[in-house]
Amino acid sequence: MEAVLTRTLEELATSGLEGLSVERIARSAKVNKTSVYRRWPTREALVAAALEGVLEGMAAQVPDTGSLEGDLLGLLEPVAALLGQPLGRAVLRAAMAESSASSVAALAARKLEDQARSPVRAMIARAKARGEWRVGVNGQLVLGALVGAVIHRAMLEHAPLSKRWLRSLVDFSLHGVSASRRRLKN
Amino acid sequence: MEAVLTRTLEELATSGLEGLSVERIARSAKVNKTSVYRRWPTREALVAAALEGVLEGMAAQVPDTGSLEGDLLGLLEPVAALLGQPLGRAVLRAAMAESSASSVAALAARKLEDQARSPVRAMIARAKARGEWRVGVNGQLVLGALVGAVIHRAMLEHAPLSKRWLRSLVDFSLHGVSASRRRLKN
Amino acid sequence: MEAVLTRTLEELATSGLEGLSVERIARSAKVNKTSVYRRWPTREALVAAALEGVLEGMAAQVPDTGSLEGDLLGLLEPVAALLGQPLGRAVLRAAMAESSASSVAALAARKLEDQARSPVRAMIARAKARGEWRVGVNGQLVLGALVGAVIHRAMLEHAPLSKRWLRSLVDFSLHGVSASRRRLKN
Amino acid sequence: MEAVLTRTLEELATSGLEGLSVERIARSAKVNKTSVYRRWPTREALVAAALEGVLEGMAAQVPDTGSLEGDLLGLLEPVAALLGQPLGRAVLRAAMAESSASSVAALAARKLEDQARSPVRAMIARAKARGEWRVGVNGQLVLGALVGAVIHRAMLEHAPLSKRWLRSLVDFSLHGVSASRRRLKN
DNA sequence: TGATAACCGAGACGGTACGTCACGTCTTTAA
DNA sequence: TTAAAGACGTGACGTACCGTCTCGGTTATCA
Repeated sequence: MEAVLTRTLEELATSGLEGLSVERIARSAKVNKTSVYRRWPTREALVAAALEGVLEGMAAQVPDTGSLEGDLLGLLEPVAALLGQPLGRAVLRAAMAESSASSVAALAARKLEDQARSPVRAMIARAKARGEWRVGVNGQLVLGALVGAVIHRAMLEHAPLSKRWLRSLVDFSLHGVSASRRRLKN
Repeated sequence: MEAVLTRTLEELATSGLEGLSVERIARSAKVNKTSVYRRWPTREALVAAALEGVLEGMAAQVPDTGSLEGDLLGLLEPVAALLGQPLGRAVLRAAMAESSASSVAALAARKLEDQARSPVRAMIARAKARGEWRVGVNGQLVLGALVGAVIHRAMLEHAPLSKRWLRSLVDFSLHGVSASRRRLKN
Repeated sequence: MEAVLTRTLEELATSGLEGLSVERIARSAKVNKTSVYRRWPTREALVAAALEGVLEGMAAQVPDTGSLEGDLLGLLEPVAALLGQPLGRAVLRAAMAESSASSVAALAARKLEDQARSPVRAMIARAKARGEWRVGVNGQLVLGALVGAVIHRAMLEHAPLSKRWLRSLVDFSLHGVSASRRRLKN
Repeated sequence: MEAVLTRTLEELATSGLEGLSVERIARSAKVNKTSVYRRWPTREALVAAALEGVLEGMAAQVPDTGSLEGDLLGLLEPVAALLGQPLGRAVLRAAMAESSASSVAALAARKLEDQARSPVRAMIARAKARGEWRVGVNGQLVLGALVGAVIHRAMLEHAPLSKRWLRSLVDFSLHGVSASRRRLKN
């Protein structure tokens, strides 16, 4: 009976949120359409239920590596891994749907961001303690830029999210465009 | 007869790429469905044609303000303005569709990025000449991060893209998280 | 608990035998559907039970008015009154259902006709004794024609079953088309 | 494509008006459900269309046999033949549906009665000319009673509509219950 | 000028999917 | 242990679009 959720995830990965068909899911899960509608009255509810399990296992875990650079890499790698899969991209697309129409947006976005919140706060606090985080820099802004960069590369440039590229990204986020290490050392 | 394209843009803005219906467009443009299909055999072709005009007028123009900070702001403001509108968000969503399925992705992404390429190159060259661009920093990476940050804020955080926020973003991109301004001034 | 039967009669009157829904009846009687099915395994059984009470009270009572004309009028008036109400028409329709499908047909038809049998016999006997009933005329045929005439008028002509019309009908049944009173008096 | 109408008549005969399923008809006529709905937007319209042909061929033809008795027999025989078939009974049931809900009622009833009107008028005129029709007897009343009697026997008594029975019925309608032939012959 | 092509409106068709209602059967829970 | 509650497979409802097709009727172009 809950092969439905499995099939939903597959459809979500292959056809996207809009392309997904309740009728097709029900058929291929050998369950009656009306039974699906009984439990999950809307398409959104169905997708939300299917994602719940997946998102649960994604509890953002920011490792304490001893340096901001390492922490950021550890934070971004799961994100990159997620967007490296069709399902991950489909979830992101769903989360970007016009908000009113989609409670999936709410669910996915909130769930992910909420889970990330406190580990990220802790990470920033550690960085500040080590003097690696310049006073006045907004954490949300930085994280948004980093995640946004990954999204941009994965979904618009269609370029691979290699570890090398992630390192370059983190490096940029630490030092910016203008700041020269040489100058700093002087 | 080409009220069709206008209506297509409106549908795109209100219903998104997937929610848009050829039949509805034809009806509301007082044109026969078959006539629409004759000219634009697929939904993608129709949307692509409708977007062509819009994207044309968006020729990325990076103003030469004399500083990298100003140039970046001038570059991001139109992006922010675009994502501030439903149509702009719809176009972005279309551009993020699973590539194979959608020539709109190709069109929109290529068109926008292509138009931006040379002005951006020029901007970077100017910045390098002024010593504002650290050697070894990848321009594409930086731009991706900036645009990605805007996308993240507009489509996931649903937060306003104020000028103030854009300035913070540019500031972060220039100096990074770790670099201390004080030290730089030494 | 037996608001169910009340509701069934109402549904029967408004929606007819076929249009009546067990689920709706159960819901509006604030009873579980399965409880209804337990007691009355089929729709027919439910309707039959609901009608039982109603039909009981309809015991055909043919008054002894002293004349065949009066007796027939007294017999037809309740029939007309019945077919003047939606419920009565619905019952008649049920009784006319393709017999195999509907035990309601059996119930309603048998019940009504059975109840009528002996009073009608008595009425005919009285009429014969008074010389008002021509030898060789089949009572069942006459009664069928009279009731059939009322049915035809109520359900096909959609014309009112006024007392005046009933009197004309009885008059016709007594004297026929051809028989002239004048001639008789000669 | 119009096997649909054939199948509709069959379904009407076997399942009745309410039991008939558009989906089943479409399937067994090897036509798409939506195509059926396009042409005949409602179940009623479909049934009406299917009946049209049948009813056309039923143009009531009252033969001029030279006597009222013969004419009435000639009129009732087709009616009896119709109600002897499942389809005929189904049509009658449809015509008796609660009028508002069913344009089939309108169609069937009107069509049949309309077709009958003028031949019946002629028949009555002939009978009057021959002195077989008592002055003041309402033709509609008589016809209603005759047809009603047939309906009653076919649909409630479930008794056969033999020629013998029809003759008895006509005989009753001519002379009534009370009129004595003997007296008439005097 | 008169044939020919290109385009359009109109509308039917086979399909897939939608979301809903009711059916009657079946377990699972609670009085 | 009888009843309620509720889940389930099944079938049908009527509707929206999909993309394809054929049929006539205009225009415009070119011979």
